[in-house]
Amino acid sequence: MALNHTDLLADLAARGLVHQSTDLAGLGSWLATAGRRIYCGFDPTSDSLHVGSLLPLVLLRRVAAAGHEPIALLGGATGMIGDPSGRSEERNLLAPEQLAANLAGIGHQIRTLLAAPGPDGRGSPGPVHVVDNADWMRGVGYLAFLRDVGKHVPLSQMLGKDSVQSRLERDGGLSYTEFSYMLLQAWDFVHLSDALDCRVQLGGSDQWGNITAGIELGRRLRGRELHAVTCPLLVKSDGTKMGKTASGAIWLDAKRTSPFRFYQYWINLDDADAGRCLLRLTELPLDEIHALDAQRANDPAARTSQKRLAEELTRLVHGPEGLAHARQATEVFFGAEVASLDPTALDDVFADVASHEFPRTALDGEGLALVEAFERTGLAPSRSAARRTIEQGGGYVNNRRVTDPTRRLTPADLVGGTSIVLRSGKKSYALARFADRP
RNA sequence: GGGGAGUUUCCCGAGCGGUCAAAGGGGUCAGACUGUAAAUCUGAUGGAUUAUUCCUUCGCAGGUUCGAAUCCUGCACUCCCCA
Repeated sequence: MALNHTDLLADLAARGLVHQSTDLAGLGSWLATAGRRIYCGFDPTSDSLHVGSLLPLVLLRRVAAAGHEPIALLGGATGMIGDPSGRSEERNLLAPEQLAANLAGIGHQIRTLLAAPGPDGRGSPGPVHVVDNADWMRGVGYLAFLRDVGKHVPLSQMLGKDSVQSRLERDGGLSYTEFSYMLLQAWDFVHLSDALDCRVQLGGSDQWGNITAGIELGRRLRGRELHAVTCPLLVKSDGTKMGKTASGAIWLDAKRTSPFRFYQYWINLDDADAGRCLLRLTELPLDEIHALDAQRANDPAARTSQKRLAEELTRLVHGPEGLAHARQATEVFFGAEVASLDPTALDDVFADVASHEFPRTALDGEGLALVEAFERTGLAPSRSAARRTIEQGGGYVNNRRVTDPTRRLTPADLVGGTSIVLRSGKKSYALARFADRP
């Protein structure tokens, strides 16, 4: 699929990924040469990225697919400061050890994701750069920075940025430190244009102010023309952020969000959001996405869009093994019988799920009260709550509904000899394990 | 410094001596309907037991009462107005 490198802008536009940009004609002519370098920054605010960062990452993959060279910039230096953009309050400074751990974590994720094969099974077509701005900021002294960079940035311009304005209007204001953030990011852009001849910075729409600060600095300092392309923030049709759930964010790290739960997030996506996600987050060709749109309109019950979306994204983030695991777990959770599973399959499928060890003797005699098992496995916050869900028909043992709140678990309920599968409602599972020795 | 308003169960917000575990809304959790969607409807929503009942909760600490989230005193915090 020899992608034509000139397609990048058209591809982004067709997928609704361009929110604002600098002069399109100038941008287009610079991109007319293959192998151009384009960068996007990532904040090391956590040791894992979450679904919200998927969009810029996929953006960089599109850069590569279009025959250019993506640069992922890790904010090892800027992470010391904190970006005030889009924030309503002053950030807490990260501890240096935390910052180092975060950089290591997201650096690894970014490298993995940029190298992951696309839907055609092929890996990244060209070189991929991952840089850390601490590498060039570390040695820069305060006085030198003020003279070399700060001198060329008018205060009026800095004060005019939305991110600064909105914060000044608030009681908390913002500190000089955060105010200075944009200078660092501006310098990053100029530095990358020096070192790697990178002329375009990508980012979310909230980054416009920071990016244009860099463009301005590049013009004053080097007389160089730099460009910006920002993408719209990915939000759901109800206005909430993509990737946020009642139980927290959906992370890209399998240890924080298992491949199964990641897969399930996309499977459960509203119809209203499915099309936009296919377009913006997947690398499926446009005609295939249009076909999925048509299917969704004609036969929404088939949920082909959500399935495809979940497949594509789970494979991208967790690889073919992660996807296989998620699918297998899905089959069991939303299929009928649990009783036929052997112990190893059980362990594998329910690896994601909360579990609790009971002494085997708990099943002796009268057996173990189901409400207690619900509470101890964390399926219900209290016995009363467990009782309520059972009374209301939301309690299951080995996928069979139980309506008697006084039900007790006995050895007859064991699956695979050691476990009992508990379920609350449609989607919450827990495993009660019964070890031989107490 | 002076004057006023407030602090209620996850959140917002009623309650102003007993009938208050505390209205209503939101959220959350179940159920129905569906498509593991949305919308809608139903139920539940401090804990332990459920037939009853018991325990803990209305900023904090005392007090008055047979009895207080509701009255009094002190303390803490928040907001508004005047200096």
